[in-house]
Amino acid sequence: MSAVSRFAPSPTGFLHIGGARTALFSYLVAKRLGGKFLLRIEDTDRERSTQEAVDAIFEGMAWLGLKSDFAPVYQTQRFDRYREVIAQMLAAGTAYHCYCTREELDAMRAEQQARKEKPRYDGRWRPEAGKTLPPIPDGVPPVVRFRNPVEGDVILDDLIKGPITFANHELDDLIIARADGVPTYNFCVVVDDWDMGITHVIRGDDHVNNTPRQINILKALGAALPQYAHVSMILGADGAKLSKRHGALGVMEYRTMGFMPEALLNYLVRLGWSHGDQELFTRDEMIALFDLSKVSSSAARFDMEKAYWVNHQYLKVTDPAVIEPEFDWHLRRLGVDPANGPALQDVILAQRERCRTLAEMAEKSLFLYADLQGYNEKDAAKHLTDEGQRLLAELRAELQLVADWSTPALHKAVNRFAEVRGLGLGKVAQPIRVAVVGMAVSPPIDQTLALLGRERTLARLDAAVAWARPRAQA
RNA sequence: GCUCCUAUCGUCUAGAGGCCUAGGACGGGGCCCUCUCAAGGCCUAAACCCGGGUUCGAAUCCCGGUAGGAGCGCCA
Repeated sequence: MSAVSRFAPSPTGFLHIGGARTALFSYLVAKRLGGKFLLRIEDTDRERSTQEAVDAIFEGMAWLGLKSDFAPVYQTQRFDRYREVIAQMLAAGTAYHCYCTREELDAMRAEQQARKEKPRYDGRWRPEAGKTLPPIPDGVPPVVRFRNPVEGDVILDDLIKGPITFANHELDDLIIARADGVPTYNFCVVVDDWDMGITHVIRGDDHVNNTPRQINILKALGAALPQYAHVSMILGADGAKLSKRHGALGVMEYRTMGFMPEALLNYLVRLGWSHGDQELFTRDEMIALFDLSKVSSSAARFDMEKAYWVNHQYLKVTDPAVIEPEFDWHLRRLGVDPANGPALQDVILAQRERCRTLAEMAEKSLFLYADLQGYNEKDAAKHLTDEGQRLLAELRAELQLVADWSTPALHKAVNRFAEVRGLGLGKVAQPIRVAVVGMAVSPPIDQTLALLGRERTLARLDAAVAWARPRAQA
């Protein structure tokens, strides 16, 4: 039987970082085994599910490149199938009607909690040999409950956490269909996983306690059990649980911050999983090496600094052609036209060493695509001095003579200029930088000028001289 | 309260009883290189939650604490 894994989010919000990691792990497991990966939308909660959330999840998955091998499955489109299985279970006696009202159930829970017991259904409508059930009340639509075994244990042999034993007597008879006939989560999951031939259920470890019930339902149905792997959650940098209220960000926000999707994936895969001392993995390496048994079962914190580092490693070595579309996206986001300046790949090559994110790269490259918005005050005060201004004026005259506006030619010109005057390169490069970039930070000065182009460079030198001269005289 | 899970540098982790004087990476500190910012190179500080066992030997196995977390819905 070939491997099939799934990612099954409920569409109540964007795809967050924890979900992305779970999706990635599922994806890797399937691919590693040469199997299929699929996406299932768990939207049986009509109240909270939204189309916007569904779209946001698709968008996030697409950006990350986690492609589903089949069309996505929506649970709300499978109600007929769920009803069919429920009818079978009712007929087989593995499920039964319960006429308790919500009020009765609330009272039951309250009493149990008062007695410091674990709140659970007491089985008053559960049919037993020789037991007389209460009279069926009028006007109470029944729910359907699963008849959970009372004896024995359920052993969940978790691929990450190892064997976990649950006593059946700890489990109560959960509701599998509401009074209005809509099936509940724990039931839908089971039927779906069964129908879709899911061999690997990989999900957040908040589902561990649901698993024994799901296993019991699967057994009652005579279905084969999938293998389970429960992934621990991701905590915020402060060790607190991530929530919308507290630092939980959608995957697309990481795009805005300037992450490459592959880099985010690489950071995420190392959060909990390791392969010796290796930190960087291509997607193919992840697929070849990923192993659930090497995934840590304890929660991990999200460390932005390390994520940035990983991203930087990617920016430094990835083919500029691959980076280009993302870089383009960031430049446009800052309101500039990427056509109004040097070729993007050349800029990437010049900037990648000094930028941890694409957002940073775009910002630092703005001067190549748009007019300067004034000079950095401190840098101008330091470098656009009387002396600096004179230097710039002289240099401008010499640069005008440079016929071949290339990095090597400019390198020669600027170096000779400094040499002739007996100045260190820094004495010359810094004023130029401030003049053409607006501040004292940029790629090497020859590259910077080459990228900027002859016309813009000369114009900016003129502008800087004009800006500095009256101040020097004053 | 009950059930289940977890516990190595600040962070992510290596570690499957002797290879551990506990390794790597991020981040921190220092030095070198240098036209700026980076990048790079070298060096450095920094951890086995506590207590009992088992064993010739325990970060590793067992038990008990402690501390975190998850679940206990006609939510998913």
